[in-house]
Amino acid sequence: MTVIRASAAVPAQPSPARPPGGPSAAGTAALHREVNAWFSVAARDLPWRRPEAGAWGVMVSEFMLQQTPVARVLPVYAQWLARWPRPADLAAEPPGEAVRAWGRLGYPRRALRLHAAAAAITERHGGEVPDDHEALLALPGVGEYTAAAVASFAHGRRHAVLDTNVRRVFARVVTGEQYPPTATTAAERRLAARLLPADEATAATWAAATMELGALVCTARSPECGRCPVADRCAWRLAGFPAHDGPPRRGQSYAGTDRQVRGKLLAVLRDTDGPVERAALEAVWDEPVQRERALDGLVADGLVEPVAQGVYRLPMS
DNA sequence: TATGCGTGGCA
DNA sequence: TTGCCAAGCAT
Repeated sequence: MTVIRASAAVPAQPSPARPPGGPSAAGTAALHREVNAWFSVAARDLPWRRPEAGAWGVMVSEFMLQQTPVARVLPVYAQWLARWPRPADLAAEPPGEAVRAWGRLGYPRRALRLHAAAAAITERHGGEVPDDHEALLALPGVGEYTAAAVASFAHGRRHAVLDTNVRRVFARVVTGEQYPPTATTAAERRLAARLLPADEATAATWAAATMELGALVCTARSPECGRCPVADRCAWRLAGFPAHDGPPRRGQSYAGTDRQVRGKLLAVLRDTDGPVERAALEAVWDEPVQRERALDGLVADGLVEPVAQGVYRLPMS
């Protein structure tokens, strides 16, 4: 009896070989062309995309856009750049001023980190935002995504920019799933690297274009495939839009959490010019144990500075 | 790797 | 009304 080996039953590998599920080299090139062409006519005119924004403007926008919608960032961004047009301008002021100017964007530790990043840029890079991915990554508040985004958008460098929009677009168009995994996987990074155009300028446009496609068309809740430049090759659509089958995507609760208490406490500090008495802080939350824990957390994070017994302020140093 | 960290709009 | 979602980072 003859045993047919599996390898004998399959046709010769196409050249070059590729992982299963992804487009061919020709398909990838078409993908680049179609998405980038769409971007050239559909891209929003956002202030940080204009030439006058510069690398600092791009960096400020990236900090503000971490987990925060564009519409809420726009006014704060404009005020920020008008007040602090260069990193050294921000670094020259107390960190508390950054926290105050951050307003209600949320996650105010980002303001602190942006201030610290401005100081590091001023000290270590002569006041110029670095164009090198590694140097960017070493800055406070700059992770893998932000480093790649600044290098790509501000300096035209070739990097895979893998944010939540891009991950969703790739999950649908290439992998055929409604949503990407909860946390970024090695497989996603490999895919992003493989899809990255070889040419630097094309890669930079591709990074912005795939993000924009996810933000405007291939949205989380209601994708508009009729407006999608690659709908005809989308694996998820071709598979009949199979629903997400993994564990439910847990949204973070907010009401009653320490996070909410921290927000209320910091709002008092932000909206007060100068030091604040304990009594003013105690007024925003009745439960004393949680209130104290939240306040201690803010102090530990450097968002609040005790100045005397029972007196607090935004950080001066 | 899972969790904590703000805020507000929308379905 | 409640839950989901919005260009993540640090630990």
